[in-house]
Amino acid sequence: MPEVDGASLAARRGSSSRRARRPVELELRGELDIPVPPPLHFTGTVFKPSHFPTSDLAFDGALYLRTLRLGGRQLAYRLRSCGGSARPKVHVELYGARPLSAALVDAARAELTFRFDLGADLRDFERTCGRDRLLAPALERWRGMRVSTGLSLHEFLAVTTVLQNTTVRRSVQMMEALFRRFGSTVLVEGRRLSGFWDPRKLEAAGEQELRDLKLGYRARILARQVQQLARAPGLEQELRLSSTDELRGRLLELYGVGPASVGYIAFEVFKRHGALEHVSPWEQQIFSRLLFGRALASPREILAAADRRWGRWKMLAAHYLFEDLFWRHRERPVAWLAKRIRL
DNA sequence: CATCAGGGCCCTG
DNA sequence: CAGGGCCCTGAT
Repeated sequence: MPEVDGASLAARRGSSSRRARRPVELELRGELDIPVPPPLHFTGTVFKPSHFPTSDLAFDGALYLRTLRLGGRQLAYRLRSCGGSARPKVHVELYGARPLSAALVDAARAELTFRFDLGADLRDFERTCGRDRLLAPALERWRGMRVSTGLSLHEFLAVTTVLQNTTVRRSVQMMEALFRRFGSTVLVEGRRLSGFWDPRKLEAAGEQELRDLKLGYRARILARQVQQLARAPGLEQELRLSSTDELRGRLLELYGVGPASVGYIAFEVFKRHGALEHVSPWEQQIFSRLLFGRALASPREILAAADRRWGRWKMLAAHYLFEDLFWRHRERPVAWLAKRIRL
């Protein structure tokens, strides 16, 4: 079987793509262990079936491999679970084209610890929510699951932007078009993965070039966001230390970020475990089924119920329900869900 | 073939 | 604070 994928096709066509791209081979350059307060559910933490699939990540149950842009370098990493249930650890293998400085390895450790919420102590969550009848089965199956994203704020904003007002299928197309045009391709352990772009490249391109990728009105959003972020270096680090109110306010200042995106970003990027203030229509349908067993409850009802049941952990609790549902769906399709999330 | 809604947000009135 | 418009695509 001849291998046909985006990158090799582009390379073969040569002149028809803007830049023939040969994948850069990355090699193992460093390893580290991150201790995690127990419990840890490794698979539930690293892989989220509710997220749409993109080519910066490979996951097949045994292998978790993804790219990482850090310190101006294009890296990749593989995660494994180790250390047993009493003293869980995440083992990280770091890949790069060239050797890594000790400082870069330290930076990677700090980033991965934060991005996968590996410092979180979940005992209070279990105390608060463990008795909830609705949540208990999901909590039992996924005990130790954390909220996570492998993406930086900047990268995650691209995702929330391509998610807007469209179907998941098209979101995937837009994301891959961005990778092809602005990203890089790396080869790690025989796998071909996309790397995120240098924001300056996107900034230099401007709105029209983004429109050519069929991003529609989202082209303006990405173009303006990248400018705003360029003017605020260090914003992501700063916001990690901000109050959630401050965080919300600052995120809303970004062009194209509204209440729905703020919710996803506050929870997934900044690990605010209680960040559930907004229920979008597709989530409303799912919550209605899960919480009330009927087709449609009002967002107010849903938010009130979540607050009453789960308090300051309400978004993490909702996350357990959603991921549990999507995992079950992945294994054996759930008919009513399939109708709502079809590609 | 035409029409329309899809995992929002901005802007106007 | 409600609602029209926005880009594009696949489903109908």
